[in-house]
Amino acid sequence: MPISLYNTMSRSVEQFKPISDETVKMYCCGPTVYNYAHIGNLRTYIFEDVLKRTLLHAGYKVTHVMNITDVGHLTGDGDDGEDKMEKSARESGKSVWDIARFYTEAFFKDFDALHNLRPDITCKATDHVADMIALIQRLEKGGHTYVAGGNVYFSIDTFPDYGRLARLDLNELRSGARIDVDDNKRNPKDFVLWFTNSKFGEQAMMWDSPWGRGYPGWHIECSAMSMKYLGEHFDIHCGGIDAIPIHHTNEIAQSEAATGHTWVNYWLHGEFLLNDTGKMSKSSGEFLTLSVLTSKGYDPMDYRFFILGGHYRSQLKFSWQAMDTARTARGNLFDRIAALKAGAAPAKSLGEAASRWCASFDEHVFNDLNTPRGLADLWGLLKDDTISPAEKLAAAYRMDTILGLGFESLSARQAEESIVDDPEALALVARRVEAKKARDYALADEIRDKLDAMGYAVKDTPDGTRLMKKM
RNA sequence: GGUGCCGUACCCAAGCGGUAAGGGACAGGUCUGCAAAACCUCUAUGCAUCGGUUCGAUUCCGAUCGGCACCUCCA
Repeated sequence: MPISLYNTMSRSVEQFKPISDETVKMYCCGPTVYNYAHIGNLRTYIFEDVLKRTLLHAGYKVTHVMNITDVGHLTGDGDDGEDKMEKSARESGKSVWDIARFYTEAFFKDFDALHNLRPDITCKATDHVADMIALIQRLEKGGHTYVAGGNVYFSIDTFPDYGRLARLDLNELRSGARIDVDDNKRNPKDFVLWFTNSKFGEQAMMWDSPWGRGYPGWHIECSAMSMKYLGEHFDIHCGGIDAIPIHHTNEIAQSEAATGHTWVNYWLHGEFLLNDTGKMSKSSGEFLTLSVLTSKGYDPMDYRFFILGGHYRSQLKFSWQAMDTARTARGNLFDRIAALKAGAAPAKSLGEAASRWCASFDEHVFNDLNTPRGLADLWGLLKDDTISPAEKLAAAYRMDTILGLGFESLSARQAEESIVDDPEALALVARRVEAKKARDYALADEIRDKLDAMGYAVKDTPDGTRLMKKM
């Protein structure tokens, strides 16, 4: 079954055809590790993970590369802002290297908790400065650069196709450009490849280069590292939608100017997660991380389920109500799966009905990653009375290859419930059990009310009375 | 100013030319001493408004109204 993907370059859904029949080469823009990732950032990694899993499910091998930006991109407007890593280091009193290491670990903790498959290659910008320098030299040789004010710039006028991805109108840009503080630029859209002249003095991270001691520009690392690990022409490059007009536009310019040919075939971009006030941001507003969610009693899979419920190219509005909905639905789903696991082993092969649900699932997800529709197929499968538990389980596992909710490693819901160790509550439960045995239901109900007031819920199940803390 | 997106039931959210997926919530039911949980059933003659194209439009085109994002480190 063919996979169709929306390519930002053509602004249309295209049938995916890899360069090589076997291995799909995919590069994803990774985190800048100067702070925790917020759940909006994490949405994009889930989208990329679904993309990767879909390719794997379709039978491709995938080489997935992701960068870790541990050279601070700058904070301010234009090329003269303060280095983010520097700022973070200064504020916390740690070295920039410590900061980078700390947040890289924190990032992967969240990444793993969300069941994202690790990239095959994770590459740090600071390990590849030599590759960046080599690429800049190549551009220099091709006449695409100029030095001004101590910095090396990329001249977009040497690359006629500049701005195609973002559909920028260059004439428009030139006349309507904002006030540009950098007088060194020949064209306001030119960008820095190598800095030796920082407005903010000595940086902690500096390297020697043919142009003097300094540090790389913001975009060059992705070009240098992706080409190093995936070659000069590869299949997929993805990231957040905000990367289109500047970051990816500049990456394309410098990469294709260097090689003289097409760099990437498919450009995929994930939409933003919004909150009440608009987009989530590290620099303003509420800073929601995965650990904030888990501290409020949500499972990382609640968040993944929530994200899977919206299409990756649509803005999705975060709310606590939406998280509650996701938690309930995911809980119901896990209960069904757990019940199936308790009663049957997954079937070796699928019958017609189960196969039909799987085919429908594949069709929907292969069509530009329509996970909301895929989830509907999963529910349809689970509610289909004509299918045996063993087949349901096998089919659900198949779907989970893409959904990544972790059905195979899941245990029953009881295990997730917090264990009550309050002696007073436990004593009350014991008294209630006695009261029930004596058919004194008035007392039993009274005790239930009392426990309720204490924040506990009592459930009588076939296996006995259970007590749990209310959320 | 430029680029792009959205407005579908109480809420979230698919569908994008052939007569409205799914989840949550609500309600009813089965079960239960009662509850809870679970399971079953039900919930839009309708897809912002007004025109147009079409045998047929939620889906295409135009206008209007109302939201939003990106263009600045940002997923």
